[in-house]
Amino acid sequence: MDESFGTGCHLHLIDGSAFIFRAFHALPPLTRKSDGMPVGAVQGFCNMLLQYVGKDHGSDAPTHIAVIFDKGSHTFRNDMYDQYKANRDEMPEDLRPQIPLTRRATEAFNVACKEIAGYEADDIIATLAHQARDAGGRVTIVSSDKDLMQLVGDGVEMFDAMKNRRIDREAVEEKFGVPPERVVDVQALAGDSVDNVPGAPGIGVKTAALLINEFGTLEDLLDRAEEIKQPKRRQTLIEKREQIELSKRLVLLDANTPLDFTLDDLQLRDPDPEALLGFLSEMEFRSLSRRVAETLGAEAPVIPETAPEAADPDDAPEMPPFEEAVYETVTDAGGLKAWIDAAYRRGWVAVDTETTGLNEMACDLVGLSFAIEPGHAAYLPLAHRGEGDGGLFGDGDVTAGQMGIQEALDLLKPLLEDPAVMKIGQNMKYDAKVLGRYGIDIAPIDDTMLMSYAMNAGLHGHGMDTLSERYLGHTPIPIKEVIGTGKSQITFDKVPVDAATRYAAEDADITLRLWKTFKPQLHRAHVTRVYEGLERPLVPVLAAMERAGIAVDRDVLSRMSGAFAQKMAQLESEIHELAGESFNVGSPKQLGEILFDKMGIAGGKKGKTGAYATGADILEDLATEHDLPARVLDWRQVSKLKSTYTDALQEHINRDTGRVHTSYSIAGANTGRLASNDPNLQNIPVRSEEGRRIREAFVAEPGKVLVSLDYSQIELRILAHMAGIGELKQAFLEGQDIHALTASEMFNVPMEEMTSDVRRQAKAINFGVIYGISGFGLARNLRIPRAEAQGFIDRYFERFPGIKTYMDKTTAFAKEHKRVETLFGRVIHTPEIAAKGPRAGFAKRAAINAPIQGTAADIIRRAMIRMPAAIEALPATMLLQVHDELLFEVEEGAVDDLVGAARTVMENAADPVVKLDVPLVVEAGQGPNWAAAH
DNA sequence: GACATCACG
DNA sequence: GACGTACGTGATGTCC
Repeated sequence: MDESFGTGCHLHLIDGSAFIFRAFHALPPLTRKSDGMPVGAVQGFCNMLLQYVGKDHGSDAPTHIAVIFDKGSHTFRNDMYDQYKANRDEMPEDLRPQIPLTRRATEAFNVACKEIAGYEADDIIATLAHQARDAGGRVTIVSSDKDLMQLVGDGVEMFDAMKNRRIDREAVEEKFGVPPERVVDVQALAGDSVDNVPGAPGIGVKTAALLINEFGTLEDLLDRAEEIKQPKRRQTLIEKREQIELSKRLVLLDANTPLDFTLDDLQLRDPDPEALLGFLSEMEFRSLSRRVAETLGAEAPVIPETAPEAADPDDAPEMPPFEEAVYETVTDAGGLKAWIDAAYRRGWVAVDTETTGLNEMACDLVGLSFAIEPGHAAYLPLAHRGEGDGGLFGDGDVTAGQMGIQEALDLLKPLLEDPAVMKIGQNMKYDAKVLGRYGIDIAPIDDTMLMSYAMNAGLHGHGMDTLSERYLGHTPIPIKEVIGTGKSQITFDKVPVDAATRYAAEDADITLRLWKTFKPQLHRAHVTRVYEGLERPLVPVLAAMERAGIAVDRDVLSRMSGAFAQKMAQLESEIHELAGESFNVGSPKQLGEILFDKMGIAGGKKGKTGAYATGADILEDLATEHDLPARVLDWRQVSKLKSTYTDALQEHINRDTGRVHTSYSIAGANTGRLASNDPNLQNIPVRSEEGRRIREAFVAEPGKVLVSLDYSQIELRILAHMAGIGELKQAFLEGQDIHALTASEMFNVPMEEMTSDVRRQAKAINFGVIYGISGFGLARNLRIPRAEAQGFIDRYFERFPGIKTYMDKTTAFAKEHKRVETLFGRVIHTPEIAAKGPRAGFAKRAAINAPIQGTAADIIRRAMIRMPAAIEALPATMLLQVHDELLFEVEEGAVDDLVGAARTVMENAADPVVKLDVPLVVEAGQGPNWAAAH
């Protein structure tokens, strides 16, 4: 048995990562009964390994075996091509905890388990296969990955364990149309959208095989490309030579991976029955344990039956009433360790952080609460203080009976970062940011707020109080009752520990109960993909952006504030002079009375509250005849810029970082858009020259620049795709001016004779369509008679009948299902669609707009989620999102690399889930400040 | 706290 | 035939 590897030996190489990924998607989801831990893929993996235990494979019997895993995501291929595998979606959260379990399973079966940092499993497999073949042995690669097919031949075969099918030379030839030796040549030409290997555009596997068979090898083909008869193909191969050669280097496996073991280390060994059966019973695999016990001649372990799942899946999970809940206060390391151990055993824990304030960037951690079972939760106070007003005499001392904050966090960090334990929270971005400032990178996470958002957007809010009342029938203790309100409000660290425990532990308890309620509903609502692909993975990305913040030049803002104050005072005195009396220009009520009563200007219209309307559109109409409204418009603009921007932004500069940190609400906008608050950095002025100067105060650090990338016309492109408008799609494919084209089609004006005014009108119509156009709205926007506007709309629908069809289909769908969906499956509920009266009009237009706006929101979310991996190696940081724009701060020398990488991610963000008929185009700008970058 | 106004996509 | 109306947000100031 201890001879070294050679003739007569048979090595089985199992592609572990690929197997578990396929098993996860192919097998029905299975969870461990006792605690709900997902284990379906682990079971499939163990079933596969079982064949290697004590069985006689005859002449095919393996003598050596190893399971090969990927290690880390960055490999030498990323150094060659930064976009390699950049399109990969995040690993599903239910698969993540199964990866370490798979490694443990391999060890339990006493099978060698190998991985090498910087190399893919495929490279290790290639290296071992070559070594085994050269030593005269046989090799079976357990995988169906086409990237491994280049290794087949000369005693190397593949085996598709899911389909129970051998893959030999003939099977490879059948798939690729060339023998295994030439597979890389075909792959280099055809490219691969999954791994993001570019290949030659327009050439697929069929054409590639044809070319390789004609010319012999890829190198001969490229050298003799001039001989290709088809002109387009010839041109592609000549022009894209470098890209094709890069593709070949990407797909070619490295058979010289440095290994820290030899083939002899992979000899097949019998498992230790105790270790293997112990693992299987821990996983609660009953039939598998029986079969293994039988094979090994051991006693089958007894796995206790736990309570079966509720018979009716619609039944709410059983939970004890809140009145019977038990909330503990954890005061020492022993108590905390008990909770940590319980969390490990369970595989999940609900967590909530309590802090001194709502600003995650400028507050201190006061305590943490935990829940593992409904009705049983704990609060861990860490920084509660005694009396002391926090003012002149400073804060009181930290009171006795609390663990040291550092000691507690040191104990908690491994748990909060353990990939096998799910951390459950309500608005986890908050907790992640706070804990991040204390050096804890909490993962993996589930978020009940985001679960509700994925299922219930449009129906109600997603705050904890709303959800608790709605889904648990329980009103949580109001925070006001704990910290008070108004002037006498205290910070949470001044709250007595017993009151804090009741409040904080209840929050964790509620969060856990909500999770138990929502988790099984996600699947039934068909939003698991949305939740796992578009909501949850955004949490760490946004947390990082918010923590990064953006530098704002206080002096620039301060100078502008001063100038604005002067201008306001000047305008104010002019206005008072014109009015003949002094009044508050900022009061629409007083202004209306001056304009329409005192001065007797015609056109005063009172709104529903009985006050005159004095909005900008009305004042603009008056401004043609009168000076006063014109001055008021100027005053309002300056006043807005000063109070909302130049004054307020200075208040938001963080003391510690010197930067401004916004906070994004993920579940704020019903359509899937983000919203920015405290401060809102998504509405910094840009449309007026005067306002745009405020963007000059948003600056890059010395040595760096700001880079802005924004999607061009993304909503119109989505409309062209969704409504299937051939002319519009064609125009986008050809890169034409879409508003000019619309104008040309509608008004029969040739493109060469287009005037800016006609184009402007067409642009307004295009936007109107996205908003659920109405004659009234368009008339008001263009300031034309309503009949004329209606005429435009009629002509538009005549010219693009597909748009009308799309709008009718969307409203019909909304009426039938009380919801609409984006291309990525995001659900937006439209309960108002059934309303009568004016509200029906609102609901209808919202229903038309939501799939378009929402799809655009989904696309940029996907780009943001993929961005960190794509720019990992660059000295660049993603700072802000403004709906169709991403703003980065990057070292001067790396601008081109960043633009290239970020643009690729953004333009391909819909792939591979949605294949758009129109290209997504991203425009880039850069400069020392945001005004220059935009 | 409601309302009007106005900044953005 | 009348009703009312562009879609989605957040911050500020006034006024009750």
